[in-house]
Amino acid sequence: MIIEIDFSSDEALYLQLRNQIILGIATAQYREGDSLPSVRQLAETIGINMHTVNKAYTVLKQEGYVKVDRRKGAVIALDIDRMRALNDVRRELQVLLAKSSCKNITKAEIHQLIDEIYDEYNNGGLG
Amino acid sequence: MIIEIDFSSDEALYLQLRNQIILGIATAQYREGDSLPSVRQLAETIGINMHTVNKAYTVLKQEGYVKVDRRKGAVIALDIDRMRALNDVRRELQVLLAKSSCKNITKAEIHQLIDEIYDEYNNGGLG
DNA sequence: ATGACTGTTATATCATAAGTATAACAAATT
DNA sequence: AATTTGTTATACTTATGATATAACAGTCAT
Repeated sequence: MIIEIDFSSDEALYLQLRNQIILGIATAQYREGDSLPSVRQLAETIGINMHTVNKAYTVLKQEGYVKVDRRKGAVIALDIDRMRALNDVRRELQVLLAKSSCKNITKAEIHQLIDEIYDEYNNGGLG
Repeated sequence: MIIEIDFSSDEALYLQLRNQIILGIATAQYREGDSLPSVRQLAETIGINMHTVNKAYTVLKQEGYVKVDRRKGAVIALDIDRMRALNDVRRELQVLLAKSSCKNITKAEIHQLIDEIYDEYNNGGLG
């Protein structure tokens, strides 16, 4: 999977990494049981420090996207804490919708935007 | 308007403040032309430093939610950069939907969640 | 068993950001 | 004249992000 890091972004490297991997899982570029690259390997590929990758993996583990196997490294393994996830999404959406509303983006446009994003990734994932 | 700060949150104080004010605007608790409390006054009310409030106001100004008037302080004044706003929302939604998908939250449930949030604030704002 | 590979842990260092604390300034209000 | 406004400057502490070496304990192939 191709991971793109924006070094000029204000978003932390390890969070960019985490988000890209979550996106990769959602679009089925990574599937349950797949191994992620080793921390050292991915760090070298991207050109960042090993610990930064390790931090991304640690966060992914804590948030229930991967489990760590001594043999296979970080392995995609989804832990579905549905209530927690729904609460998180709700809180994020609340702020997002407020911002949108202030910028005259309508509810209908949000719905449409969501459908568009789902359509974009439409062979493989996000569903 | 009641502003609630969570001092145990990992989210920066000035960002919590910013989000709450945006929420306040979206729900019409603040309306175009209204003045926000002065930085000193709000800081004292909440029990934080003046500069932290000032930072929140500065960000709100940069993001196009308020303008600053020497006489009236920070005044709600929405600058609609629609293209920019749409891009921002799209990028945020992309990650949010990926997370949701990984947690088995369906597209239909997202749509429903959005309608619920809009309904919650349904006399006064978010529309 | 040796060597190469995993994640993990421990220090250390540097840069930046967050938050606080005083203080002062110019513009406007009363 | 006194007060209040946002703004700016400086200084300090703390936390976080990122890097750099280094070592450790499992795992695996040869």
